Amino acid sequence: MHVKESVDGARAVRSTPSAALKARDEMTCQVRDILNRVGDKWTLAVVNELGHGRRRFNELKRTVPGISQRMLTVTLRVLERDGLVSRSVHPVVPPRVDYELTPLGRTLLERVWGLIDWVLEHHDDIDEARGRYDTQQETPSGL
Amino acid sequence: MHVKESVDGARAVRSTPSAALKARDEMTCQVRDILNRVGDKWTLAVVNELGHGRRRFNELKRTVPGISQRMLTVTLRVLERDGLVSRSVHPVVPPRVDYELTPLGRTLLERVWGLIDWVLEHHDDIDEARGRYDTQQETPSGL
DNA sequence: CCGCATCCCTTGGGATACTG
DNA sequence: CAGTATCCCAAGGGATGCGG
Repeated sequence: MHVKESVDGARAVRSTPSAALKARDEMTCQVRDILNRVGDKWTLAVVNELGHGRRRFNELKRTVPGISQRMLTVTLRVLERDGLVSRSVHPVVPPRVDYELTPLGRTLLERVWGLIDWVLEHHDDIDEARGRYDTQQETPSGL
Repeated sequence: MHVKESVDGARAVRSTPSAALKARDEMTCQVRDILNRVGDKWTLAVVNELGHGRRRFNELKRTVPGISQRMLTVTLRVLERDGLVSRSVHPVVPPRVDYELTPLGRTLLERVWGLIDWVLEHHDDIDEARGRYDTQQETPSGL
């Protein structure tokens, strides 16, 4: 109920060509806030890995190869704070902590996969474009 | 033709529960590369603004409020290099340069809007989650 | 095993001044 | 108008060591 207006607003803007357009700009701040969450160096990889199922801390540390312990902790904390990941502590002798996507986190995963698909579809195009741009730049006229 | 395998691969991974799962991890590097492009501080706002139509440099500078001249230039260069934005120079007395989303850029815009919609749908949930988390943290047991 | 704290280096990005 | 170049600071993020 509380989100409904926002959603309708979004769809409205998308179809309205004039007035409410700058509403998108207003949103962009909120969106950037979330995008910075999603788009930072590790969130995507962690969310993606957790998309495979429940994982322990060191399991994640292993399956998300390049990540440092610190950044894994930080990333998980943020995700937990945002309600995208749930953390369950088992007070056993060697401490055991499981992380899992929440339902909210899984809806995000869908969108993440949408972006991933886009990247996979168009990564070649981007690579080509970069190649073209770079070769063009290194020969401006007749160097 | 050259992208087809990648796309099929993506869909395959999404439905396959075991072997090719780590392929996602491999992709994640490429994806992060693009996500860093999309997820940086200004790309989203600029792409979104260009989604409204062709824009001049200072037009963008005005309509993307907080952006500095430097970052607008940088962002546009990257987008141009990646083939997401086209740049047309009109060699007139006061120089005029127009920027516009390429078809490729517009396909990205669709995904960006997908994420924006997700954020608008769930931003309240995230805010609530943060509130809950923060109040929980400042009273661990009985401080 | 989990994860917090510290140190420190690298990068992002703002402000400003200058060119075509 | 549309940039480019320089400077400089603040945030991101890796390495390491300590504590529960």
